[in-house]
Amino acid sequence: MALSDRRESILQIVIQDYIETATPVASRHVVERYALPTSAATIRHEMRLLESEGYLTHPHTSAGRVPSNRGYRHFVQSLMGHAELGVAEQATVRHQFFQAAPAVDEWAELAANVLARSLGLLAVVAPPQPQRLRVRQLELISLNDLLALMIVVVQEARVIRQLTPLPAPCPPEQLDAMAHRLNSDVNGHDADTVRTVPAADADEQAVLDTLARVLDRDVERSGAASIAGLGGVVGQPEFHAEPERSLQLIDLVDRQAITELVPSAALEAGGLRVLIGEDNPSDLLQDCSLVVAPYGAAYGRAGYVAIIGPTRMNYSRSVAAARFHSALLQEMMDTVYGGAA
Amino acid sequence: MALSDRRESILQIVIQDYIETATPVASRHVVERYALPTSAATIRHEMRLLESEGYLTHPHTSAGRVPSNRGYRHFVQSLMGHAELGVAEQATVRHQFFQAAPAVDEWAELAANVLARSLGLLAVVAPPQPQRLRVRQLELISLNDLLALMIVVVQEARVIRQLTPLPAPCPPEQLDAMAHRLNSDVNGHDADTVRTVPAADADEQAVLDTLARVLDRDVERSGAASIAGLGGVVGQPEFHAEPERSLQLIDLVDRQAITELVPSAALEAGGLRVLIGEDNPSDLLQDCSLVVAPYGAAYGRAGYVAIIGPTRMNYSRSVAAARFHSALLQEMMDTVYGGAA
DNA sequence: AGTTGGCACTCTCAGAGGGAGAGTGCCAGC
DNA sequence: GCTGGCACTCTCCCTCTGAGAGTGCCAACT
Repeated sequence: MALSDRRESILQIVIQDYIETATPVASRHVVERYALPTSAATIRHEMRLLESEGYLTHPHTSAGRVPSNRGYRHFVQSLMGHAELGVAEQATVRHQFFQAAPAVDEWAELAANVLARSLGLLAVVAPPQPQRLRVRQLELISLNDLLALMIVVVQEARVIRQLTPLPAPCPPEQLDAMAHRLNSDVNGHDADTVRTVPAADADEQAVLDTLARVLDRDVERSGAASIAGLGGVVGQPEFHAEPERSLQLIDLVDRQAITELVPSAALEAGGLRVLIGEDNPSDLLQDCSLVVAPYGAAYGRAGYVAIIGPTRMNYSRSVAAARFHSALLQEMMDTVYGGAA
Repeated sequence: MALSDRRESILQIVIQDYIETATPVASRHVVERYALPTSAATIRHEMRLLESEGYLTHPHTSAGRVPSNRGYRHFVQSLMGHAELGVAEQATVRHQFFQAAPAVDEWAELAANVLARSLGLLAVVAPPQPQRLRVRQLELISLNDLLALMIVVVQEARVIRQLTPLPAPCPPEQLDAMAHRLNSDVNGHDADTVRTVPAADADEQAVLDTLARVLDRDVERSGAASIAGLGGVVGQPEFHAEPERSLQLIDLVDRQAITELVPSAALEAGGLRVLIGEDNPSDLLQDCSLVVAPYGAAYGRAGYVAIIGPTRMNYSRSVAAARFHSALLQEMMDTVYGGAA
């Protein structure tokens, strides 16, 4: 059912006002603040209709209107338009990334921090996960005759450190020689191929086993997603009223479990998605909204930029920011790894 | 002023009871629960004296007694005794570490998680910081002719990834050759010495510059401290009542700023320390307590295990757990790096 | 038709009042 | 020095009340 123009703009006003003030918006408030050429009674009438169509709700009889999830959805799809980050803000963010660019490990963290700060919401940034890891360089550091620290540099520009016990005593020089020997055998290979490399002795076998295991395990791990903005989001008024909700969210972040709440469905779709309230597969986010923007799908399982906040979040800004950051990260990866992965 | 035996044991009972129940403890409650051979009136009398000496306080006239910070201090110093973790718990923790041991990067995180879970408090675990980093292996990965990914393995068993722009175009084979050449020049050297290595061309100079800078910067960074248990600590009753306090703490954790609140003085002393309330140099922890146990001082600036919670924390368990974990981490580092650093 | 002012109605919110309950402080007696 | 008893104080919770905010609806107007 299509809404009349006036009704649409009233809906838009109510939603924007509510997003800003976090208090139910009254008919009189609307006419006065937005200088509408109609009377409060008319607005009331329209609001009533909007409510009967499910776009607005009523906390109680004598309160103003509050958008329903359906209302938010309509807002995001039809009313909000295509928001972009302001030019000045884009420049600031680009500058920050430009300065941090050399430190590859810090990209995701920086993005999460910048997003969290500028939106006052929870930001989760997960780098893309390579489907398989191929060895580029194997380094063995002798800790003692029976223990070595293995450092594996993989082609996917990641580094892994892992202890390896050595069944037979192996002095440092011998270990160096082994590393040198193995390097040519494992170079460019993934876990499966490493398993087929023949070992000269028990120590080599142990090293190869550990290497294969490590390559597998590291692909498994969902990788270090960065989370920021918990302080901002629990400071939002919706959490003030219900401390248990804050606690749930805090616990989720504390245990790093939110990363699992970003539905993989959203990533496979490929584009930016907004999940409002019940759209969210997880029970724990039933009255939150989630904005997800995937990136870097060319480099394995896609990474993403996610914004999590109350359903009353500023969708326009959140979507613009998520889109900008995902594009920026994509761009940085392309510059650095140049689609060569 | 020394306390009579009876008064001491009453103080001890009040503190332990309050730690457990988080409610002011009444005279009658004490006699009944602990089956004392005296009447409530006598206990009241003693409590009054304990209060006049500053060990207890009174939220209001008709409430039971609550320990003051001075009371807690006395408890920690004289009453608590030397607590150890239970044998079963020690075994469990050791087992967890045994399984995780090969993954060097995860030690601190594991310790923080285990501590947080078992105490229900905030745990911060920071690895020791080497005073200087010496190159062990330099790896250059060509991303394109003008950009390389530098991977530095340092003797202090750490790995750094960093982008390096190349002023003059440099194809992959040439870059490999350069890495090979430079390796013998920089091996075993720290930032200062790296700066004195002569460069063959502009690209080498750029690489050396970046290398030196990176060695310096990484020593600077306080290193990745692991934080866990935020959910548990803000769930404590003292935070329920005052949401602003929770927010402050959440923000501190969110911005990773708590790591700066562990006073370096506590680390230099060398042993385990307990800071109660005002003992804490930071304003933000005025009504929290902090248990710090340093470790790994042999490997640079000491790392530490810290427990943060309300002053009403279980000092006995916290101290035992912090002591055990710091000793365990020390032991693991010694096994692995064998005092060779 | 759509719009408007008016008015009754409903519900929240903040503050006041009051009774129950919990503990202490003190005193007189043992 | 210990104890029972009792008055006193303070919190907590419940209820009540009045003010205020908004709506819903109706009758009148354009």
